[in-house]
Amino acid sequence: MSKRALIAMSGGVDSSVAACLAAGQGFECAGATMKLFANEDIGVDREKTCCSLEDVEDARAVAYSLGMEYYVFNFTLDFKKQVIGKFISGYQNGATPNPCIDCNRYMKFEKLLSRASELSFDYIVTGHYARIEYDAGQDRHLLKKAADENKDQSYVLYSMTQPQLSRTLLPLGGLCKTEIRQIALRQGFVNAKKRDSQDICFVPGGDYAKFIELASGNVCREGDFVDTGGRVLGRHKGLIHYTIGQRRGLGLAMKTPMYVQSKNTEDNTVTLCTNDKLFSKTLTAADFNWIACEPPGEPLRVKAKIRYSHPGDWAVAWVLPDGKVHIEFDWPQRAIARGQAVVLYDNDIVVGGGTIQ
RNA sequence: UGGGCUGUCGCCAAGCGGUAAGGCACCAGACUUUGACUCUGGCAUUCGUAGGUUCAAAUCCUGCCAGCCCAG
Repeated sequence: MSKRALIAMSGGVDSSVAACLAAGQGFECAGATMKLFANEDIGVDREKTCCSLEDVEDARAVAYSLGMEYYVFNFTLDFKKQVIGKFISGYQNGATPNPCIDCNRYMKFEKLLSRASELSFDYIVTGHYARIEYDAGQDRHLLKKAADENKDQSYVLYSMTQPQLSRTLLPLGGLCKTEIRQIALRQGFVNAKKRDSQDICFVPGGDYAKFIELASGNVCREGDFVDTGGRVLGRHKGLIHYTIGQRRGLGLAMKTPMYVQSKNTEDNTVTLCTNDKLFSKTLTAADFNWIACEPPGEPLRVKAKIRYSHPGDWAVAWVLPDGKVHIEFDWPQRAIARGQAVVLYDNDIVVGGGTIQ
């Protein structure tokens, strides 16, 4: 009897093709879309957002065209608590959270996976560009970069545990985007030409600060822009509007471009500096998840990525007594931001990752 | 009230008789399953104002207005 796989279908091309490929590999498949929020809750009616009604219809159409059963799971409460809530509190605490990482962690690989178990599926399938391989020598499942390094999404999956990895299939890991589009076209999927998603899914317009104000009910407090010497340069719109390294939107005409160096919750100021002052060689990561090995006893030579689009750079990582991980880069990195994830790589293997403090 | 200086895009600022540099800011695209960064493009028919000189003025001259500084 063939194994059963539940496909996480967003309504986009990637997960649709993942469904198609999983079916082609002989799994007994069903599709499922996680309903993560109601459009009314995020202040839009029929925008093109992940998990909107339109996306559900696309996902359903693809699932049916592949002869699959199709489910919609209502995860709105969990999403609100574990993704949106963390996102809001993160910003309010002066950090720069990455909600996509939390969504993968809590929604796809906890909530959805356990729901799949309840429905006696053996695996879940997602449309992520990354690969999972079993290393018999170590008896470990390894998370690896996608073959198409430009589309690689292993960064946002760093929180995955061995049990999760062992029950997850990523059919797109060996393919590139153009191949995905071709498959979708050949299959005649309704979403074959649909635009790639972008922005935070629950903030379709991109104005996340407005979203936070609306959702939290707190209007953010204005404050002073100051330079590194403490001199007041102007007024800011509220801490949540800014992030480390940000240039646009400051509204200050100085001799040279100015960037956000730090956000200070104690006195509600935002410190500005020139670009060259934004670089730093070290960081500490908490809530660290080791995938490729146990927490090492000695310094580890790795390449570390400090944000989704960071190419990664050489660094040494070592575990601190409290389990946190200290990372020292060979060269200073620009705008290391608290709340973002740092992910360690050994070539294309994800060694582990954590949250920058 | 005398004397001096200054008035060019939202901010800073070139220009000094030959038909408005640049930077910052801003706006629009591109890139991007986070926030950012980055990249490309746009952004003063007009130089406080009213006249005058000149083939030609932001650039010279005069009046006026505004701001700053010094003196009293």
